[in-house]
Parts: sequence; structure tokens; C-alpha cells
Amino acid sequence: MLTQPIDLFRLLGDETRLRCLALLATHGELCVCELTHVLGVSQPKISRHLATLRESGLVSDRRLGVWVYYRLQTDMTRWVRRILEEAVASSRTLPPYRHDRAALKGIARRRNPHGARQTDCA
Amino acid sequence: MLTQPIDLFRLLGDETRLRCLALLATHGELCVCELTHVLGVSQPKISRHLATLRESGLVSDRRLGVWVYYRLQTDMTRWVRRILEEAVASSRTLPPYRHDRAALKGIARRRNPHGARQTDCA
DNA sequence: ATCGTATATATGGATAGGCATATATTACGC
DNA sequence: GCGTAATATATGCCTATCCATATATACGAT
Repeated sequence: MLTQPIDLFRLLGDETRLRCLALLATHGELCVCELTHVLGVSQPKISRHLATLRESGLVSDRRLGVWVYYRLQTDMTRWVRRILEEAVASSRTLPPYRHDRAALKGIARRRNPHGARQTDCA
Repeated sequence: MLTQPIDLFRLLGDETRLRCLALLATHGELCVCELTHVLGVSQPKISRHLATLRESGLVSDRRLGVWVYYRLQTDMTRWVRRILEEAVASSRTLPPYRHDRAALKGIARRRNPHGARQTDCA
């Protein structure tokens, strides 16, 4: 998983994935429904891209009750980490990513760390 | 040209382009026929990808007689340069790129800096 | 049963590559 | 000089393939 730089570039060459990674880089952990609402795209679309990122080892997931939380993988090869950091940093001020961060702050962050009952997500 | 990181990643997500960039990073200037021979791909294919890179501002070209020499653009945005450098560095030891550098050393480098007569290329 | 998430399938769109050809510059002959 | 040929590069056109997306469905937990 991710031995060739070109594979990383192909992963980063999709806006939905890049927006997810940018949000996960600033906030530690986000569930699928939060990303769905913030990015304003369909849930299957988000889920599919997160699966791609997970299979490539860029993110990891953990399930807490109904929610599945994704976060950036902590241990990455150095060049992967460097390129990813540069990708996030250079995107920070640009329209879609900048707006996403603002949108994330806007919505009610419903964290559910202990499996408490939750009717609605985000 | 190249204001969005995602556009750079899409450019770097093609192996032919990445191999060209890697060679141009180590050697200063290469003509189309040299790249064609070293990479072992068709001339139109190389020419097309070089045009893409030129239109994106990653490389520049100058014509010397019949030959057209391509080189990395000197002035790039900082984040572009950083990602490109990391891309080249992380590719250096991998099979295709490593082999390309060896192949380039193997062929007779025919430089034609002053328009001297030249019958065959590479 | 309901909500959150994942996946299977089908489809549309982008794009890389091959082939042929066009353009450009130089070499050679007269 | 002129014309032709040869080489280097670029470009149109076509096809195949990959990939993102939508839709529908299945799974899993409460």
C-alpha cells in the first residue's frame, strides 16, 4: 500500500479526497456524516473515497456505535507525510478548503465518544 | 496555470510525465528524442505530455535548430517546487526512474548547443 | 424498525495512447 | 538561388480504459 509516489499523487488528484484529508488534518477525527454535511456531497460518495484512503493506508477508522470515525494515519513513510503536509498547507487558503473548515465550525459537532444514544448526525 | 494543488497532483499522477520530470530534474535539459529513446515510448506520446507540462508552467522549451529542448521551469511557486522536489526525491530509487537515469547515461548524449550539423538524434 | 455506513452495479466523462498526418528546420542536389 | 528529401516535433482523430458518481441495496447497531 502506497509504495510508489505516483499512487499517492493519483489519490491526491481527486477533490473530494483532498477536501477530506484537509479536514482530517486540521480536526483530528471526523465521522462520515460530518464530512457528508460539511462537503455537501452524498454519503456513498464520501464513504467510497474514505475506503480508498483507508485501503491506501492514509487514514484509519474506528467504529463507535453507529458512527465510524476517520482520522489520518499516524505512522506514514516520511515522503508520504511530507507531500501530504504540503498538500494540506498549500490548499489552506483556497476557496473550497477554506470554506470547508468554516462550515465544519458552523455545524454542531456531535461527538459520541461513549456510545451515547444519538438520533441525528451533524 | 497551476494555481490549485489538485491540478499539480493530477499532473504528477501520470507515469510518463513523472519520468520526464525526474529526468529533467537530474539533467538540466533534454530534447524530445532523447526522452523518447530513454523512456522507450513513442514520440507523439512524449511530445503530448511535454506540451501538457509546458502549458501548466512546469517546464519550458527552447528550440535549437531541429531539436526542442525541455527543462524545468526555474521560477515556480514555492509549494509547487517543494512538492515537485519531494516527488523526484522519493522516486529516485524506484525501478522505473532509477533505470531511466541509467539509460540516459548509456546513450550517446548529442548536445547541439550552437546549431552544428547533426544527422541523427540520440 | 430506524439510522448510519458500506458495497454492488451501471453509467458517463475524462484521459491516455496509437496511428496518421501536419509543420518546421536542415541537408543535399542541381 | 530553387526544389526535394530527410529528420524532429507537434497535432487531429479515434479508441479503449480507467475512474468518479448515482442509484439501489445490504449490513450493522441501537
